[in-house]
Amino acid sequence: MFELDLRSRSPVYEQLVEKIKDLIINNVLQPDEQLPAVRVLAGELTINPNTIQKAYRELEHRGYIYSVPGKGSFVKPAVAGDHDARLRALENELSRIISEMLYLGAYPADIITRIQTQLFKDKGGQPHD
Amino acid sequence: MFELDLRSRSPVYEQLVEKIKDLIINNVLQPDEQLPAVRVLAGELTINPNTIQKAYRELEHRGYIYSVPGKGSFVKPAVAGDHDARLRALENELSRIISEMLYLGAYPADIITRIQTQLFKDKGGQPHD
Amino acid sequence: MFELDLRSRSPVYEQLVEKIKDLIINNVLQPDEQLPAVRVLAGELTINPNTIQKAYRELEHRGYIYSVPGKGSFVKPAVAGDHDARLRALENELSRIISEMLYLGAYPADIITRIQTQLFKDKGGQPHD
Amino acid sequence: MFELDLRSRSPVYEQLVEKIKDLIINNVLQPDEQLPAVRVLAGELTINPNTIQKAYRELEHRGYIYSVPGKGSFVKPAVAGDHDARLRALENELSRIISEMLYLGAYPADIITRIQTQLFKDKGGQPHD
DNA sequence: GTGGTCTAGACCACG
DNA sequence: GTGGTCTAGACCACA
Repeated sequence: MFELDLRSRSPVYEQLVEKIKDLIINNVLQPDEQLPAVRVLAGELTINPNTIQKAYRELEHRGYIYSVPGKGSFVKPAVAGDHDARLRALENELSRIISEMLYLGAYPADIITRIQTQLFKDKGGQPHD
Repeated sequence: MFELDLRSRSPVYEQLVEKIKDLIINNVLQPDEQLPAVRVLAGELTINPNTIQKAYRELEHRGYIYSVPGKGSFVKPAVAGDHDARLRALENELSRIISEMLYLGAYPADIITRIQTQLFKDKGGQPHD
Repeated sequence: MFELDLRSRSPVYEQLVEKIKDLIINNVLQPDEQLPAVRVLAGELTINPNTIQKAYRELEHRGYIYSVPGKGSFVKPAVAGDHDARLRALENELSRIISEMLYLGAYPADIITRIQTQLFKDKGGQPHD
Repeated sequence: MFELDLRSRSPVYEQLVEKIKDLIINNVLQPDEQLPAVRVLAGELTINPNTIQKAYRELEHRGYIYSVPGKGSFVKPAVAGDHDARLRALENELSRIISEMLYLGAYPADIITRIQTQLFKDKGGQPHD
């Protein structure tokens, strides 16, 4: 399911947060779908259950999942307007990245093309046959 | 010159790296321009010289500056093709961010507009020589 | 009758206790009125009867209802002086909440206004004896 | 400094969060004041450092403190408008509590008096001579 | 069986 | 010396 880099500078639980967030964002994990149980995922990744739980709790704090004790952890449906602060932060990141790409010699036309492609692809959704 | 947030959870040296990188990217620091001496900058920011050292070492490692022993540190001119790996990483980041913005409910048209504005602005931005 | 949030982290039985207590406090359920039978309520809410049982037991323990074996559960009429400990606890909670509201920047005048409005509204509400 | 109830239903770390929040709200802990080090507090309370850290992290998530790795944890100055959601939640709690106090026989006049007293007291601040 | 809490103890990065 | 991460392992409440 994942590939973790145990030697990375970024903590394992943080990597987990990012990986799972990506799966949610890209609709691999659907709203209200159940995430793997803490112990199960810990077993598969051969890391400590506490580390998984820390990641899940962080995802919950950030509004991407919800956990119900005794039942499991689930993907939280995105609510428009609920992540305004996060959106503003992402806009800043976007600007920073584009500045750096330009500095490193990327062509504006290429950047635009690349982005438009992605916007259309994501627009259509993935009605996974 | 800078404003550091000593309250931030991100390490001071890391903040320094980002700030200086931004100055370079935005051409505030010109190619081959000399960076402030470690001790001078440490004095101005009232932080430990070792922290500055670490930031400079990191910037050198990332290819944004070069050091001449006994003379100082200088901005490394960007060479096309020299940063391909970095560019690919940035493209990935870009994709990730756009996916997340879409997931959080941002409108594709708004994203495109925002990016085009920046591309034009940065293009025409610094006709400084 | 109720709306339970099965996604909430607070246990279902705890939500039940709060909802029923609210109905009693706001006189939707009158003194000595019979509560729905455990199995009936379980059927309506499509949850386990044991969970209803636990909620009823908790409400009895807290002095809001009484159970007659073989007949059912009933709303216990509030007796002045019977809930002194509970009242003191509520006063403490009240103080704590107001302190926090002030700390977070709420205006004292607004707080007073809000409370007076509620006191008058509730005062006129249930002239039931 | 604190009194913890290890036998309480509410988790130790949650009790810690509440106690410390109270100290901050009541200005016993001043803005930017350093909190006891994780290990120190753990020693004093004879509980595990991880439990303290969990409480500190929770307080950070809730916006009451900030932690700087390598330096310590500090009280975060309250910023108006930063806690709007929290304020709304507190208003609801307030209403709920007053409803219950009325149900249990409290006199509206007493409630108002009690609250006004607190509002004036807190207004004056405590210029800890 | 689920998430959650807590402990004991090791190790790391930062300044 | 500080906060932070991670592990191993025990125990609990909920449904």
